[in-house]
Order: sequence, then C-alpha cells, then structure tokens
Amino acid sequence: MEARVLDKQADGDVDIYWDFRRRLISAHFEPGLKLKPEELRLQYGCSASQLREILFRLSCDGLVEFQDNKGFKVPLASLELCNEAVEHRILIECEGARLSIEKGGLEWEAQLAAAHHKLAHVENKFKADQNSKELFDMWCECEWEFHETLISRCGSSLLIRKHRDIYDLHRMHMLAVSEGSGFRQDNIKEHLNILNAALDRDVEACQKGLANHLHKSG
Amino acid sequence: MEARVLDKQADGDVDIYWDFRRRLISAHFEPGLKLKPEELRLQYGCSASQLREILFRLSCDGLVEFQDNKGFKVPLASLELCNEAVEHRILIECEGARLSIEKGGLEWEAQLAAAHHKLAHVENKFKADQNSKELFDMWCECEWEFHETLISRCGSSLLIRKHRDIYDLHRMHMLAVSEGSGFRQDNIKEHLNILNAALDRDVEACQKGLANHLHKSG
DNA sequence: TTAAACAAAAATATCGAAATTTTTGTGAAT
DNA sequence: ATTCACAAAAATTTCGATATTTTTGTTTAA
Repeated sequence: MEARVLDKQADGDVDIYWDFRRRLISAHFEPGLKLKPEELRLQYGCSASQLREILFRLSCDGLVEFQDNKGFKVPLASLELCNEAVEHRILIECEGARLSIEKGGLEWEAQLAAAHHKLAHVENKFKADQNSKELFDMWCECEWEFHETLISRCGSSLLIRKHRDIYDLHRMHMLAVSEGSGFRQDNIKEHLNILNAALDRDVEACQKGLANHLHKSG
Repeated sequence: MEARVLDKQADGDVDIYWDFRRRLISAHFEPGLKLKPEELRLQYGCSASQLREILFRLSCDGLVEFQDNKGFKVPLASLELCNEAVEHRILIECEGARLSIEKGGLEWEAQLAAAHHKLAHVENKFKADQNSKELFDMWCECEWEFHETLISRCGSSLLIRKHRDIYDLHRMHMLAVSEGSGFRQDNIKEHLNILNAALDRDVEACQKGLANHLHKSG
C-alpha cells in the first residue's frame, strides 16, 4: 500500500491503484471524462467492484470526482482549484522544508544534492527535446523525488503523506489547466535556487524560492 | 459500542459513511479494534461489500487502518501521531484564520460571535456536569462549528476540506491518547481569546491563541 | 413547436456466493 | 517441552448476477 513505485503484478489491488493514480496525475485522461468501472476493468483484468473501490479511494484525495448514482469522472480543469492547490502545496512544502532544514544533517544534504543532480541532468536533456515522452516521464519522477527529498527530514510522517497528496493534486490540475507539459525553462534556475538555499540552511530564502517556483508553475 | 440499526435505505452510502465517521472520531470504538465488514453490516443493514467501500474511504483520511489481506482496524493510540496531527492542524487552521481575518466581513464576525456564544454556553454547562453524554456530544458539535467558522472565509474550498480532515484526525487521536473527554477548564478562556483576536483582526494574536489552545489540547 | 408522460436502454449500486489468504488448532518428530 | 507440518476454521477478497437509478428515445397532448 505504501510503495509509490509499482512492483510488478504481485498484488492485485496495489498495482491497479498506483498505476491508475499515476495515469491520473500524468494527464493520461481527459478532464471531464467518465470513468466507468465496467470499461476500466477490461484494461486491468479485474472486476468492476474492485475498480469501484479504487475509484472511491482516489476520490478521497480529489483525484477523481464522485457523485451518488452518477458514478466517477476525471475532475474538470479548474483554474480556481489549481490556484487553491498551489497555495496549499506552498503551505505544506514550506513547512516541511523549514523543518528539514532545521533537523536534517549531512546525509539529508547529500540526498538532496543527489536528487537535484539527477533532476538538473534530466531537465537539461528535456529542454532540448520537449517532445520526448520518455524524458517527460523521467522528469516527472525526478521532480517529485527532489521536492519529496526536500521535506523528507521534517520528522512528521503525516506531513509527508499530506505533501504527497497535495503534490499529486496540484500536478494533475496544473497539467489540466496549462495543457502543456508543465515544464518551463526557468525551472532549472528555480530548482537550483531552492537547493542552494536549503544547503545554506537559509529557511527564508528556501521558502521564498519555493513559493516563487510554485506560483510560476501555475 | 452500542448496536444501532439504521433501517433507512434512502441515501444508501451517505448515512452510513457519515454516521460511522462520526462514531470513529467520537471514540465509540476502542483503538486497535478490528473492524469487520461482515459484523458491521448487521448494525447498518447493508452488505459487507458496501461497508468495505466505506472503510476504504475512511482509511484515506487515516481514520481507519487498512492492511492488505488483514482487513481494517481502528488506529492504535499513538502520542507521536497525535502530536503530528496537532502540528498539522495548527498549520492549516492558522492559515485559514489569517485569510478569514483578511477577507471576512461583518457577516463573518457575526457568525463567529454566534458560534462562540453557543460554544461558551455549552462549555459552561459541561463544566458543571462532565459526565453528561448529551452535553459532550453537544460540545463536540459546538467546538467544531466554532473552529470551522473561524476559517470559513479563507476563500479556499480545498483548505476547508483539508481542515475538516485534519480536525477529525486530531480529535480521534486526541481522545484515543488522553482517554478523557478532551475538555479542559481552560478551553473557555482560550476560545474567548481566539474570538477576541479574530474580531480585533489581530492575525498574530489569533494564531498565537490557536497554537496555544491546540498544543494544550494535546 | 414545445412540453409532458412514458417505455426502453444504459449505467450504477447492491448483494451474497465462491475463491483466496490468513489464522487457528492438532499431532508427530526432534 | 518445543518446533514443525499440516489440516481445519475463519477472515478477507474477488466476482458476476440482480436490483435500482439515471439517461435516452418515443409518443401524445397542449
């Protein structure tokens, strides 16, 4: 249940839940699209009831919309909701960063530097070829890893869980609203600013960098 | 742990979901207790599958624990998780209060004053008779209404939803850890402080009052 | 032409039985 | 006495059939 990366087709539910979640936040489904358990079951080789359970769970995080007797839908693109998600993510992530800067040690610095190194590498490659689906997926993974690592030493498993929730919600709405890949040239500079501020243990600068980065991301 | 049979089938899920949620956060179930859909179905007059769906949904908010092939449980009492919930609730509620103070008008002030008036009334009665189950339920309701109203003008439906989630999680863990009713004499003074700071449009004082209030609540 | 009433079809929700997994209980071997 | 293997029981999960609700399409009356 906790694994973000799918581990094969060992456990029925788990794979389907996480695979479907990943597809949702990667804009594999058009906003407003109806999600029928009866149809989706064919893609995953399970029953409609199982899909229904999974869709209910995803609806808790706002990743799918549910209406009684009307079934499930991919949430409509909404600039307002996207903005609310941005603000909430800033709130959570700035707090997580502050705590990590206070509590994190050399090991954390090293992990953050490593995550940023990978991210920067992928971003530079992606900058050159923004049409590559493979690079886009890689960028999504690296972006997540960097931001997750940034808050990883906050000391609160609850905050980490809530951060993942809002990160995914934000990403989904951002992609739905912008209709682009979500990648901007300035990302590279902004990520570097955040990294440097974190390594300098400068809470103010780090939070400012984060807020700026996320606001511009839309 | 009384068995309440609901024969009303009208709104299906909805009633069961919210009734069960209410019972969970009111400490009607002992921490660690196994929640078997097959048993619970008798109390609600529905099928086990339906209960399973509902339990899955509640597990998203951390109100019940799920383990693959092991079923559902009431989360164990955990001081650590309770502390994490407190901190997270402070983060959310202070932000909501700040925004409400900035954006709220006279109507909001009136609603907050009204909510506090009810709360103060019930708290004074409850202070005299802390064993009354009826007063306790009423206090829970009024406490929620006051804190909810405080952030109600924040302008973000997302923040409001997230606040309810963390309020419920905090309340559940607080009751599980303290094993008391969660009511303290100082509540009365603290709630008044929060009210006055909000009406004075003093963000600093309001947030300080909130943090103090919630920290002491455990 | 529009609107209301109704019937047919499609979609959704509910349910209990069957399959799978975990837990419990029993007895043999070390 | 302890451990291990294995069978029995209990619990969990999966599944598709049935019931209910919504949507669609058609007819009729104003």
